[in-house]
Amino acid sequence: MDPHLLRTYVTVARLASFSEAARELGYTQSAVSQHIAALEADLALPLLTRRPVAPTPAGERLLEHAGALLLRLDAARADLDRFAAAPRATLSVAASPLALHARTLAALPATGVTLRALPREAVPAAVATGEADAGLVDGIAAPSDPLRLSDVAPLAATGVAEEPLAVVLPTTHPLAGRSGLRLDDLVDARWLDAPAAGLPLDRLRGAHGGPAGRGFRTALRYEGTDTRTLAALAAAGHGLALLPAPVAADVAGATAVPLIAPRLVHRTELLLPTASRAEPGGPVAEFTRRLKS
Amino acid sequence: MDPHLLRTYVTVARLASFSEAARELGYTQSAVSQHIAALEADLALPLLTRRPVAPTPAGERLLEHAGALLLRLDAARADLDRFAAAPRATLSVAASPLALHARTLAALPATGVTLRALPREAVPAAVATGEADAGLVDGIAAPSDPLRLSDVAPLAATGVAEEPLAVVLPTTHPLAGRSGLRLDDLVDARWLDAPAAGLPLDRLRGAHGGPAGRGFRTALRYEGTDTRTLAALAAAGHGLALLPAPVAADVAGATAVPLIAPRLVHRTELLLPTASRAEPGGPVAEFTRRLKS
DNA sequence: ACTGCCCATCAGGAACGCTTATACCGGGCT
DNA sequence: AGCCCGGTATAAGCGTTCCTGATGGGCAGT
Repeated sequence: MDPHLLRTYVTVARLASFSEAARELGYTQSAVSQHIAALEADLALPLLTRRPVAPTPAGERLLEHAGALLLRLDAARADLDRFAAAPRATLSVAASPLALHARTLAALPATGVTLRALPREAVPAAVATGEADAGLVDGIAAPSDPLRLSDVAPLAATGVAEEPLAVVLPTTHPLAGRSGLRLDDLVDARWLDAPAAGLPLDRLRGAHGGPAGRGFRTALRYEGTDTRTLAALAAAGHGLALLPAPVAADVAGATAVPLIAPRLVHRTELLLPTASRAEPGGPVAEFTRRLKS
Repeated sequence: MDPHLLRTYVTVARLASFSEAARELGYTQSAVSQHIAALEADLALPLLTRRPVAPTPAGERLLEHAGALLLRLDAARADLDRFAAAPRATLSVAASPLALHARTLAALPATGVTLRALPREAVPAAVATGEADAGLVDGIAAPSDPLRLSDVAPLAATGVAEEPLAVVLPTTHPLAGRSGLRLDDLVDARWLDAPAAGLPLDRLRGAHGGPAGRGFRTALRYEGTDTRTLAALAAAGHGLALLPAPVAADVAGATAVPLIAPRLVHRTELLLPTASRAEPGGPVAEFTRRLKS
């Protein structure tokens, strides 16, 4: 299970073609064919069907492993490279959309910043692989509890902000007049499923009083990243949305009601590679200092 | 960063000797020397000091990465091997000591079981690498919240038991008469630090009302795995111990007082490799069924 | 049936990686 | 000081691996 073989395997699986993968990787088609054959021989399992080229069940599993493995390999290399790297004057920050709010934006240096918005789960990977110097992730957690982040590599996470959560309801909704909502009040509600723009609902699962396995019924799935659109959808009655209270309060044509039970908050964390012995006075150290003060 | 190179690197670092590592790996000393040289050239960093052989700071970091990487590689191979493997009649279970209680022990099949007690953090690795067919881990969590496990590989975790927590105090302790204790009552107390026999205290950190960074003051560190000894130490006044209530209640010469705030429980989870399409009627499926019923 | 596309296979040459042999370096002994 | 000894680095040689280029075979569309 040579990483090179894994790399060609994931490329072939992604492109669904040996020849395409060969072009992308700078190999000949023959080499790619041999790579796959070597992997299949090593594991004594068929990994891909040919014509059409698609992963077998075993191949699907290998894809998961290979992805994580290659990511971790990149992370290791990036981490070690930082040891030798010269101090940089610019700062590159990867952030999930809702991690960008007044508190974190105010801490960004005035110049030399590259800000990249990424889906929530891609932020740790970006920091680990060195694509970003620092990361900002948000999520739902119990008060003063750390977020559950996928540990692609050893990253240092520190909390930088916590805000209440609020449910966005159409003003005409029967519960819109409440001063606070319990999740139990909403077990029958339809939710908006917007992993990129909103908050991941599944974190709530099992945390409320009901049976742990109980999922959330979703009315509409929104795959964009725009919170304004999400709020508009909620206002239009396409489903309920869960947002940080400050964000939810700004929504026109809808009412934001704080979530009071279970006791959960919207939390933002700063992610740094543990190897970043952020040189004093450098942009990373400065950013960190301003976030913590 | 070939895994072979990483493997020899960690071996050299562990044995603090090129020659010893060569013997253990079945290479010549020359090959080992070349492996290390290749790694150092690739990363353009010195990884080891010679005479004595010890990792440099960069080398220390590489050790962390390499360990995780090799573990994940083993996990991947084991996972894929399970696809082709023939159904087995025996069941091998890896468990952390406190995960073994009436509820879980009752679910074990009558025959053909190998039970291996491991430190808490080694259980996921054992299941992932196929050393065990299933794992039982325990830990502290909020009620009906999953445990925070290191994700060496995709494992399926399901809760199988939750019990209250109790603090073990000497009968003469001023707080021994209480019917329940809050963690805040105990901020000044001395604790027993027994990661193998007891529960990891650091999970409590930040969860109680006080400042999040605040640690626990420990009086004595016990590195054994025997709960009875831990309890005896607590009874003898060497420090407080935190244990699952049913276990704590059995301690002679000491008093167990339930922990009522923060609301945390002792939770036990079953760990299965996601690839185990546990064939119906097989020992793994049987064990799972009896645990869930 | 023919043709185009794509994957598998084969043979040859370059590159890699291991071993054997030897040089080098530092510490301890006489 | 000189010598030996344990241990690492370097050099040369050789077997294996791995990639390329060429060729064969299967499937689909024309």
